[in-house]
Parts: sequence; structure tokens; C-alpha cells
Amino acid sequence: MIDQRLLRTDLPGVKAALARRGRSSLLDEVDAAAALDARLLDITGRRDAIRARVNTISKEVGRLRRDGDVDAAERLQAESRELGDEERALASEHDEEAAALRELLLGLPNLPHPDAPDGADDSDNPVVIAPVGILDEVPAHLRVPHWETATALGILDNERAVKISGAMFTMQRGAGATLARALCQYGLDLNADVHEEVRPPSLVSTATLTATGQLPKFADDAYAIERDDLWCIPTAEVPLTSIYAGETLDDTELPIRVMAHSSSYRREAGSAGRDTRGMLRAHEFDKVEILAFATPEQAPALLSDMVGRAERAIAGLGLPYRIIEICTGDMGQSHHRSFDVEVYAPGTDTWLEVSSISWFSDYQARRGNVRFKRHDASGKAVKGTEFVHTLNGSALAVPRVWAAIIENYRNADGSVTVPEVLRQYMRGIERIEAPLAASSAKPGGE
RNA sequence: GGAACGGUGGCAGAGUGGACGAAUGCAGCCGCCUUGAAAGCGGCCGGCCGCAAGGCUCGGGGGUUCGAAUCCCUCCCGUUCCGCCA
Repeated sequence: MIDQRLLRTDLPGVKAALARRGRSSLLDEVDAAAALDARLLDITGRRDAIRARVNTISKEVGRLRRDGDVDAAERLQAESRELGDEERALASEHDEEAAALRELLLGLPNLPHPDAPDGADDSDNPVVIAPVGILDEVPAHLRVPHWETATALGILDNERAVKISGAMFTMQRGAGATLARALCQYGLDLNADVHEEVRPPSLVSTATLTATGQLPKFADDAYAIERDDLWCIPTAEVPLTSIYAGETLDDTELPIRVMAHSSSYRREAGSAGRDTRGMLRAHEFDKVEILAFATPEQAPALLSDMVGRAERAIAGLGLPYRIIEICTGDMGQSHHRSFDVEVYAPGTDTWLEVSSISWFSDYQARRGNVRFKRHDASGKAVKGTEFVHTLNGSALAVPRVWAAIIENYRNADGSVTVPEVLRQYMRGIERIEAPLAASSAKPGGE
């Protein structure tokens, strides 16, 4: 949620910033919000004046009753009763407008960072780190999609996953399952130097899902457990961002950096039928998320640090990659500035987004009400609070990295070499070989 | 899931219709004392919005009342016991 006060202090600035996102309807929404805000200001002014009078009267009535002046008290009470009617009318008007304004504000996206590149869609995203590790010529044995290689090796059994849970669920087996877990371990160990490991809940309340911006706009994308009013997390970003919800932190303890390995659940409404093969898009997947709470001053450096971490994870695995910056037209709803790490997948000759590192400015913190208090040079607390800035991104998203490993490390005989850095997490397995006959059998009927 | 008891400032903990934005203690801040510190003494001291006037704030929401921390309804959360359970 953007700062409501900006609607009063810098309406042209807000509109100019949002215009860069390229959706003209947004500007009308901003105007509507500003109009509501002005009306609300007027209503609260009148309401507060009435309340002030009622408060004065009730104190006076108490005094008169103690002094035994019943008549005067009765007269004041009568006046106050009328004021009460007026106040009730104003209050209900206020609640209506405030709810409408909040809905509008929740729907407005974040203002893009001034340095974020302008652009209409993903074709305008500039490449900021040119492809690293790309082969001049891709050998034929790498031109095999990971699902073919993995299924043949018996390490991916999506056919049975679908039997168990339906379309767009995956199941890794044997060395494939071990590889998935190894990637998580690798991702955590790589970032344990500054990020505290957390194991958050996977089911969260409506309030928590609203704080990160998934609700109300993107309710269709999340799994809801209606009976208990809980939601499955679409990313560990959701519970991690809300760790300090409603709290006021000290600038002296910032930045606070956390990370979590979790499963993520996404309905992928609107993507049904896309990328249905292999591991590229699934309703449930694992990843390691890194996240930071920071002062506005700390945020830019943290953004580069976190992009660097996502990059090192991929570079360390020896995968070919590039980094692009997300342009204003392609940016997510709550993003202020955003970078993607993309891995080259030779099997399908595509770039796979494996990590998206974003700076949210105070957009999430305002929804989740995470503040911080500043201290001056002498260590004394400065009056007032500000919202923290949040940043997050995947340090390692399992499925696509898993797929990229299978495609890039495929050998001519169909086996897959395990990247050096993962072997310590894989009981020393160096190479994933063709399976024994028994486990490769297709699932049969009853 | 059942039952009982709870939720008040940074913490502990009073407060059952008005003088309560809230006693008291601890913590914190300022000063005195001290070579320095501790102890002691004196004073200040919740938060949010607002230029201010003022408004809001005793778990959330609603109600009764001239007036609610206090009474009523409702929801949420916590503790303990029972049940179930990895």
C-alpha cells in the first residue's frame, strides 16, 4: 500500500510514477482515491469537533451531578444526545468512505523506483549481466528436455504424482528427490553467513496474506482452507514478511535478514495447460527464500547484495545464466525495483526465471504495519516512527534449478552428472545413472 | 472438540460507570551527590494522528449511556485441565 498522505502532498508525483507502469486506468483510480481522501478529511474534521463537544459536556455533567445541580445536568445531557445523533450519521458516512478508500489503496501498485527502467512488457527488460557460461555450440546430447531425461532415469515420476494429486503436481524419486533436497541445503548454507534460518508456518491467516499483497487482488492464485480461514503460502515471503507485523523495530538492529526453506503452493489460475510438462510449473514446489527488513538508506545496498547471492547460487552450480532488470511495465504489483536471475535450459532452448529479487520500499511494511524507530548520533531515540523497507527473493528455487541441472549436466549416455558443490549433500553421488529395471516400470492398472 | 480462568503502558500489576490516559513498583530520561560508578535523593516519563485546537488508544468489532478500562453482545488470542494426536 502506498502512503495515503502522498495523495495530499504530491498527487502529480504519484500519478507520474504510476503512469510509468503503463496502465492508464491506474490514474483514474488515483484520482478517485485522492477525492475520497479529501472527503474523508472533511468528515473526520467535523466528527472530531462533535466528539470534542461531547467529551466536554460529559465531564461537565459529572461535575454538576457531584454538586447536585440536576437541572443543569439534564439540559446538557439533552444537548449531548442530539450531538450523538449527528455523530452517528457522520460515523457511518466515514466508515463507508474509509472502506472504499482502503479498497482502492490496496489495489494500487507500488511506485516504481526512479532508476527502474521504463518499458511496456518483458521484452523491454534490459539484460544487466550478460550471459555467463553459454556454450558457443550446444551439443546434441543437451538438446533433450529435462522431463525426458529425468523420466528415463526414474528420478521424475509425474505420471504417478498426477494420479495422487492431479495435474501440475510433481514427484521426484531416488536421486531426483535427493537432488531436490540437496539444492535446499545448498541454498541455505550459502546464505547462513548473514541470514537467520527460520522454519515458518505454511498456513497463514487472511491478515497475513493481505500484508504481502496477495489479497485481496490475487485471491484466485492461492489455495484457501476455507473452513479454518487459512491460506497455503504461495512463498515463504508471506510468513517471513509478517514476522514483525505490528511491531516497532530499532534502527540499531536493522537490517534484519532471515531465510527459510519451505514448500510453496500456487493454484496457477490462468496458467493451466502451460508448462505442464516436467518441473517448470507446479502447484507445489520447494525453495529457499531470503528476506531483509531495512531502513530506506540500507535498502539499495541490500538489493545488490541479495541479487549477488542469487547469482552466486547459480554460478556455484556451474549453470549458464544472465540477470535482467524488470522494467516498469512488467513489474509486480508491490515491487519498487526488481531483478531476475535466468538460467539457460538447453533442452528446450529457453531462459528460465529461477530467482526474482525485489525491493518493496515500504509498500509491504505499511500493509503489515512493520515500523522502526530512529536514533540520533548520541543514541537517543528520535520521536516518531517510519515503516521499514522490505526486500526478498529466492536464493534457490528448486524445480527450475533442478530442471536446468538435468538439462545442462546431461551426458551423452543419458546419465546426469551431479554438480560438484552438491555432492556433499547427496551422500557422495556423483552421477545419476539409468535405473534398475524394476523401478522404471510404468504405473499399471489395478 | 469440552470446561475453567484470563487479555490494562517497555515489563510487572492496581483499577467494576465520572475527578482515569490510567495507582504502585521495575525499567528509561534529566539533575544532585561521587575521582568514576553503585546506592541514595529530587524531578520527568505510554503510544498514534494533527501546525494547532483537538481526536484516537486498556485484545478486535458492535451496543447501552450525557459519559465505558469498568455494563451487555460478539469475535480473536492466551493459560490450565480433559479428550485426541506426530
